[in-house]
Amino acid sequence: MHAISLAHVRATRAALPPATCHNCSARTRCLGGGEEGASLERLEHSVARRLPLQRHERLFHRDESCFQLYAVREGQLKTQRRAPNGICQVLGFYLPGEVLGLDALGSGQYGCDAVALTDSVVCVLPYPALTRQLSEDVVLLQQFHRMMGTEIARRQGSMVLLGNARAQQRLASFLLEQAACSQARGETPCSFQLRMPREDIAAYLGLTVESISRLLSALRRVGALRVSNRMVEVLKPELLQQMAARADAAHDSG
Amino acid sequence: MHAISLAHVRATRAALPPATCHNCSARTRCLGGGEEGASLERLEHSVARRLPLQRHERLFHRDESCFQLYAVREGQLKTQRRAPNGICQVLGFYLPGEVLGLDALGSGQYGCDAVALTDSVVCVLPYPALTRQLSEDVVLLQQFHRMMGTEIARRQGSMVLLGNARAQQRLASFLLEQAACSQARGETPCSFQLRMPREDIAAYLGLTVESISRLLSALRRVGALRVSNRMVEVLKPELLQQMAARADAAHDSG
DNA sequence: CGCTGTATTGATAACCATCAAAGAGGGTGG
DNA sequence: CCACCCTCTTTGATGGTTATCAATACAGCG
Repeated sequence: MHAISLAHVRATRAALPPATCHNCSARTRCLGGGEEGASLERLEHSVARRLPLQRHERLFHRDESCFQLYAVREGQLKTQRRAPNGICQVLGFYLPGEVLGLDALGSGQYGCDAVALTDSVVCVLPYPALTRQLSEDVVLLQQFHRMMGTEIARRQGSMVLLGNARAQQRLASFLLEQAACSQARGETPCSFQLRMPREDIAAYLGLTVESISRLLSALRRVGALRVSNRMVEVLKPELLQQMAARADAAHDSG
Repeated sequence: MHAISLAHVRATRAALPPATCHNCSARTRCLGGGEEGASLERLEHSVARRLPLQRHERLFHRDESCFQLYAVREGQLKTQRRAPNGICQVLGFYLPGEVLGLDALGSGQYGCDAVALTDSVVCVLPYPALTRQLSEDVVLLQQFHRMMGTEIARRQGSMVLLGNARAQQRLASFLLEQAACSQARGETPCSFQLRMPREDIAAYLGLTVESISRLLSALRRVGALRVSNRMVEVLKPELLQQMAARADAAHDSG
C-alpha cells in the first residue's frame, strides 16, 4: 500500500505546486538546511531537475562517469558494490536529505551502484553548478564538507562493525541505527518498518540471510523485539544496546 | 636505522632552508599539486605550521574537537578506532601528501585516533584558513573534494574486503595495495618494507596476528613472497592478484 | 648477554556459512 | 474468490574458516 500512495502522489503532482527546496520535507536535514535555510536558495539554483525512481530502479552504476550528485527528496536508496568474488556488499542506506555519489569525486567515476529501495525522488545536482554555488557561499561550503565528513565517519563505523563485531553485535547495531533513523524522521524509535529485504541487511552486515533470520528469531525469543515481516517493535532497547556493545548477552535455553 | 636517519634530518633542519610546500617531496600528490602546482601558493597560506612527530606519538584522538586538518609531509601514520568490545580497528594508513582528519568535518570531532607509525612531519591546516583559500580558488576546492571522495572510496573498498573476503583475499589485497604505494613513491612494486607491525595489519584486515603470520608463511611456501621480518619481496604478483580476486587458489600440500 | 616486544607455529573449538527444504506473503489470472 | 506462482523468510544439519589458547623462536636494544 506504500507503493500505491506514492504512485498516487506522483499522478497528482502536476496539479500541485512545483517541487522546490523550500517545500521539501527534508530541507532541514539537507544541504542548505539549518540556520532557517539561509543557503536554501543557492541549493535550489544547483538543482537541475527532480528525478522520480521506481522501486528497484538503478540511479547510477559503478565506473559510470560522474558529472552530478543526487540528493534524496523522497523514498530510500541503497549503494552497493560487487566484490571480485561475486558477492555484493551493501555500503549504505540513504534517506531524504542525504547525498549520493560523493565517493565519485575522487576518481570521477562512481565507486558503487545506487538502487532505489522504494519509489523515490532524487534531486540532480550537476557538479559544475554546485561548485559555483559552494565557492560563493561559505556556509553552504561548510555544510557540504560536513556532509562528506559524515559520510566518511559512517563508513568508518561500518568498518569497525565489519572488522570486529560478532553477528549478534552487528545486527543489534543495525537495529539501533534504524531506530535512530526512525526518531530522526520524527517518529517513535520503538517501532519502525525495514524498507529493505533481509538479503540487503545481510549484505550490509557482511552476513548471510539465514544468519539474519536466525538472529532475529533469537531476539524475538528473548523478548527484545517483536518482528512481523518487515515491521519491527523494539521492546528492550537497553538489551539491544548491551548486545551492540558486548559480545556476550542473551543466550536462550529453549 | 630508518629512525636514525630521520632524527638526523630533524637535527640538521635548522641549517636547511625552511620547509615549504614548494620544497615538499610530496607536493605532486598533495592538495595544490598537479597542473604544475598552480594552487600550491594558496595551500602554503593555509599551513599554520609544521609539526614533527615521533614514532608511536599520537596526533589526535577520538572525540577531540577538530579545528584543523593535517597533511602528511614525511613518514607514515595510521588511524584507528576502539570498538565497544575493546578491540581496535585500524581504519587507514596515511602516506605523504594525504590528509588526516576529514572524518571530523561531520561532527566537529575526530572520529578516530591518529598515531605515527614512523617518525613523521605533518602540516597543520586550520580549517578557517583552509576554507578561505578553498572558496577563493576553484581548482583547490575541486582537489579538496577529490581528496575527500578518494577517502570515501577507500573506506568503501575496505568495507567490501571486511564484509566478504576470506582471510587469504584480504591479505593478498593488502599486499597489492602496499606494492601500489611503493610504486607511487617511485620505487619498485616488487619489494617494499612494511612500516607497521603485524598487529596493525591484523587490525586493519579484521583478523588476528596469528592468522597474518600463518598466511604470510603460506604465501612464502607457495613461492609467492619472500618475507624477512618487515621486508617483503613479491615473487609472483599475478598469483597475489588471483588470490585477491578469487576465494580459492594456492593450497600447499606440505 | 639477557630482556622485552614481536613473530611464528601448533592444537582445539567457536562461530557462521553452506546446503537443503519447508513455510508465509503478495500479486496475478482463471 | 480461490488457486497458483513467485519471492521472501524461516528453520535444521553439517562443515569450513578463523579465533583462541599456549608455547616457542626471533630481533632489537640496553
